[in-house]
Amino acid sequence: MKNDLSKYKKTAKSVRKNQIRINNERRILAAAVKIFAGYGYQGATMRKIAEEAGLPKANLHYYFQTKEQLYRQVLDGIFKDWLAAANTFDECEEPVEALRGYIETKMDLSRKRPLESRIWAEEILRGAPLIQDQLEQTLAAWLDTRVKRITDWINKGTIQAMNPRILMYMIWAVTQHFADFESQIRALNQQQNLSDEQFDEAKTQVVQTILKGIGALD
Amino acid sequence: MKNDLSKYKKTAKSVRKNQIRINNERRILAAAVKIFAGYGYQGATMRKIAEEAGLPKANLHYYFQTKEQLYRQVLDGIFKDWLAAANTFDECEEPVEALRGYIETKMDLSRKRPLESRIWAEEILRGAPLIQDQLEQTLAAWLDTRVKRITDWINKGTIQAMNPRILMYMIWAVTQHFADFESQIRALNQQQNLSDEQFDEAKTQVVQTILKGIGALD
DNA sequence: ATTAATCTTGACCGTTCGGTCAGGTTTATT
DNA sequence: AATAAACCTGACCGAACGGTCAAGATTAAT
Repeated sequence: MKNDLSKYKKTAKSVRKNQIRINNERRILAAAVKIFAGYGYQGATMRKIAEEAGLPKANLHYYFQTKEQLYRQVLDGIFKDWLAAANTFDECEEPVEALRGYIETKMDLSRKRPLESRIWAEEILRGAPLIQDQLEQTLAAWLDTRVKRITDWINKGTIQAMNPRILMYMIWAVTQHFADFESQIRALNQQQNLSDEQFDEAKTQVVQTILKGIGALD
Repeated sequence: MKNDLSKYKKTAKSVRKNQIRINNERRILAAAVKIFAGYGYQGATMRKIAEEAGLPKANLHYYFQTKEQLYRQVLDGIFKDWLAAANTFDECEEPVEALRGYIETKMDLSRKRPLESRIWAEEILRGAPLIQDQLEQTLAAWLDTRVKRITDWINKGTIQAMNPRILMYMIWAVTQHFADFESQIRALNQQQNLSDEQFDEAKTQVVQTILKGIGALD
């Protein structure tokens, strides 16, 4: 059996053995992120990923049986980051801090990991064929708890009445736009990617506009 | 020559002759929009488009020499709609009316023609390989004139100081999100697409949030 | 030192892709 | 009625795709 899991028994020796596997899987996943982001699922080929990783194509199939399985693992990693970005949202009591923290974290994620954002976007664009379950289960539950928090703020009168789901959609839309539509923004910015200063300005303006837009700021 | 343009001489007879071509090109383009939106450029195949159009594959190549040429014509049509949506923006004097009209028009476009929005989004996502020139020329010029109008409003004190470009990015992001991320929104809405009532609510809230966010409303 | 498990890889396979083409059919022109 | 132009299409092509495999190389276990 090629991918027998019994090797994960925790002995000092198997840990060292696994190092080869861990290392190569990481290399392949990193290459896969680049290629999937640049060409899309269908446009990406195992040959291109192999070249990017500096490994023969057959070696990819030794660690990941199929292209779809490799793609799934890439998506799983992205989904985890996605959810982890909510920490600041949960840690703060007040709407201004909570929302500002969440929006800034999502903006930073777009800046630092645009490739992952684009892979996610393409998957949704294609109708989310592989992650529909995760969206309907995990993400729906995640959203529900945040909707409740926002509803509490509304009931307390801290922010104005609104549909909290639509607020979240707006936040997602705007923050991810800076990663997903980077090439459009570049074309409209003298063929230059946003500088750090420009991006900071965008971050500030996005936070200000949304917070003010929902009546949390003056 | 298969696609000789001399046949476009305007005689009563050539008009009737052209009817076949006009009709078939329309059918093929409509099928292409569906398939490109559903599978992406690479995932779409001439065979699928031919099936959707109810024509043999070879017939597609009679009207459109290559897959890329067919795709380009689809993109051209989208780009024109994109720009035409700006009419309301230009017709109104005051920022509230102008921006409300533009946002609502873009939202309606997302609602009525989500497929086109998704094709556009995927093209940008992939780095805009085929429309970079249009972005840098036409769209950049389009944006510049709108930026000037917004700057005028700012100078007059009608709306607060801000970067007009970032405002436009936010509007594009939010309005197109409802088309591009439709499958995600559906998964978070009990597996149901937004009803007309829900979409109207979203439209109203988006307008309110942005206009209030830039200090154009109280 | 030997054996067993894991890792590596060039060559290969069936399938599907975009695109071509010859020859037939339909429509327009005279 | 005859000719020409436009349209239609089944059969075909080379290239590239995801995936397989046998046989060798390396590493771990005894």
